[in-house]
Amino acid sequence: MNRRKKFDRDEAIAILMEEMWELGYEACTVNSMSEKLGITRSSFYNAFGTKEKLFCEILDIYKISISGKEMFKTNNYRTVLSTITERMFKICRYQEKDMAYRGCLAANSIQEIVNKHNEIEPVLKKFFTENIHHFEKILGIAIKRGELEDCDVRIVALSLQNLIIGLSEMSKIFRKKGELWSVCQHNLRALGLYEEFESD
Amino acid sequence: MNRRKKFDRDEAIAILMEEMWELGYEACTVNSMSEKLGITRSSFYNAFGTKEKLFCEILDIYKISISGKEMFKTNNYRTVLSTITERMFKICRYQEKDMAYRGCLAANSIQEIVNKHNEIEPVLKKFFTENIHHFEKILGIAIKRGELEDCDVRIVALSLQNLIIGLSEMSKIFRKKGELWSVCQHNLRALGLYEEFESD
DNA sequence: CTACTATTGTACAGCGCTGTACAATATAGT
DNA sequence: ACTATATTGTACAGCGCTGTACAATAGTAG
Repeated sequence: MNRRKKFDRDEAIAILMEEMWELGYEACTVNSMSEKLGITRSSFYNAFGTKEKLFCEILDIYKISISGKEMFKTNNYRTVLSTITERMFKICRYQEKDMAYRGCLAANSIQEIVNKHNEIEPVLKKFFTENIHHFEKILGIAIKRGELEDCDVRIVALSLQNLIIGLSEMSKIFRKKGELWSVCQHNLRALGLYEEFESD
Repeated sequence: MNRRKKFDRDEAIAILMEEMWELGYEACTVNSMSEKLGITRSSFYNAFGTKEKLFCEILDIYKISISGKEMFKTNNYRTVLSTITERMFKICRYQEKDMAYRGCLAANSIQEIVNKHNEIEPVLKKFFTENIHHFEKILGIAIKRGELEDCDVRIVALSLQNLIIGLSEMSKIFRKKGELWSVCQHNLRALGLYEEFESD
């Protein structure tokens, strides 16, 4: 019945995620994003509603993508600790290779959104809360398996999140090759979470 | 000869530091800052030159103030580690008490300035670089004194900076009383930097 | 081929910000 | 009191962003 859309919505969101990742929430205006997609603002409003709604969608996609679904995914064929170590290694390698020095999309958003955009602040907080819960879960598994000695998983999970957020910011300032991973490795060892893994 | 200034420049900078700390670099417009001071924009331009120059001044003041001059200041009457621990405790306590959840001014600025404002990016980087050097220095002293076993001070210094930046962001999201310090304490212990201190 | 309908493009009024130019004002020294 | 000079206030033109309203367009079903 109706006219077909000129652009692929999913593809558009992927593009805007990159944009918001690199430029930040505020710098991404409805104007600039529409321009980036080659559509007009009215099409943008029509497709995404508001910038806030778009951000929520982007955060969902982000969760699933780069540091998302497979983040610290555990299975029975390998240890939890080697999974954590490998995943952290990949995060460091990714951030070092990223010539745009974008860090972590969610971490970047903290400064711009918390205490500034009340509508989406809860969404961002939920992102981190869920992350923490996931960390707590796999750390619990590690303890059960005897890989990790008994400890307050909440504190260790928060420490891991703290490490990730810190590294995200650090990657923008200290750009000496390999240093990010050295710091990460040192911290993982200190936290008792380090274990060699088979790199690809 | 000339007319006296209507406002105290130093006092004004202190006010604007608070403002930039709470609202962030971008959100602080020349308009809003002038209004905050009760002066006109022309007076602002006259007094501070540009927003960029002002930021540099603010960062200098910040360095000296809250987490500045006395940050990890060592002396011969107490151990380096207890100094570090106490200072970190104070940072955590300060951030938890801060109802505006502002975190660290310098850490906040990373996201807004790096890759976006080339004129002041070096100033911000210098801030952190100097911090790291200072950490390296006192860690070196700790090793010399036998408080800390021999290690790569650069990596430990970066870890400490990483911890501080992480805590700054975490304080905006996780607001359960005492949790920030628990995480900090756990990390200091893990890094071998924790030592009891006499709290006031 | 016509009519319907959703998408897309254009236009507008309003807002806040910037930087500059110039006039008004206040004060200190003579 | 006058003058010099720096500070302060006013005004302007320009820019980009927002959100909405409405017209143009394109594709599908009958």
